[in-house]
Amino acid sequence: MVSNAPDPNPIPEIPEEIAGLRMTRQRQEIYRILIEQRNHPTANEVFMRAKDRLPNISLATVYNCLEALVQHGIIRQVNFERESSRYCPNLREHGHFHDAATGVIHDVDFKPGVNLADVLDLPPGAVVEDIEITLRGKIATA
Amino acid sequence: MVSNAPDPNPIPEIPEEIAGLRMTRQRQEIYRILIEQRNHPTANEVFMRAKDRLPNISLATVYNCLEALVQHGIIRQVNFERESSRYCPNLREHGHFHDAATGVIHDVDFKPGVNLADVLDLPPGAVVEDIEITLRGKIATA
DNA sequence: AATTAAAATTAGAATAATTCTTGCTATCGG
DNA sequence: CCGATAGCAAGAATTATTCTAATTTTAATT
Repeated sequence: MVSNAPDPNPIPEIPEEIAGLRMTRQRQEIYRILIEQRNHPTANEVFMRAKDRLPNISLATVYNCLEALVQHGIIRQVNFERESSRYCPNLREHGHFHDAATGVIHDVDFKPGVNLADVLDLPPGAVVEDIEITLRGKIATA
Repeated sequence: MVSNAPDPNPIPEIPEEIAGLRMTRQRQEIYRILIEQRNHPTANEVFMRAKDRLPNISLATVYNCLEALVQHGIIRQVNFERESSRYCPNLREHGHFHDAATGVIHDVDFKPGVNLADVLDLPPGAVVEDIEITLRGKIATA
């Protein structure tokens, strides 16, 4: 049975241009792949999915597109240790919890009202431009 | 003029064994290098410094030793984006602030009494085993 | 002190993610 | 339409790291 409830994760129309970046066919598809399935894929995983719709796309192009999207603040690049980079269309400021047992990566929001400077003993004068918070652990199955 | 104040960062004697890890000559030197100059060197930087005292040491050994020290909880491995790993003998739970202008990496402590769960909206049941907090920015020169 | 087994080290080859280079193609402004 | 620019594809190159195989060191034991 198919629900007719609205899709909780609707995929918006992707405009011709985002944040000054020309959205070519390849960039559109790659962006679409990221918002369609938000499981933090690697470049290679994106490449494999992209080939369904763009059989001639090259891995270099996937890297180029991902980089362009990152540079324009349209997606974020996420790193765990020295593993392959992963990509995330969630632009809220957030961290990542990596479940070591399943490999699943969960987005982790900040609790409302939390301010970094309240929590961290930053060096005097520090102006933070970017934060990366990554947690590793497991999910206790009650 | 040479100060005769006590060294603010004295280098302790390095025992034969730490945390069950046999401290071979190479491991000792590598550990000493890290505590002597706490500027978060890469494996290759450690390698270059190590050659002063151990001219025959190989880069593979540096990697092996660093890994052994990390595995035994004697030092920590720190990653920024996809740059080379860096190594840090500070075992307090802390983050890192990377000054983009100078390249200097500052250790960043948590303010006392801060609890992760108060700050982050962790997935239910999450048991955090490891945290990595890295900040990038600059230091405002008043 | 010799003997043996295990662990550590070395040098260099191998790997893997990413970036670079080059030539081609598409797009945009005039 | 035309030239300029940006983007793309394919594969080579790069680089940090890991692996392999051979040798050396260490520790334990005789």
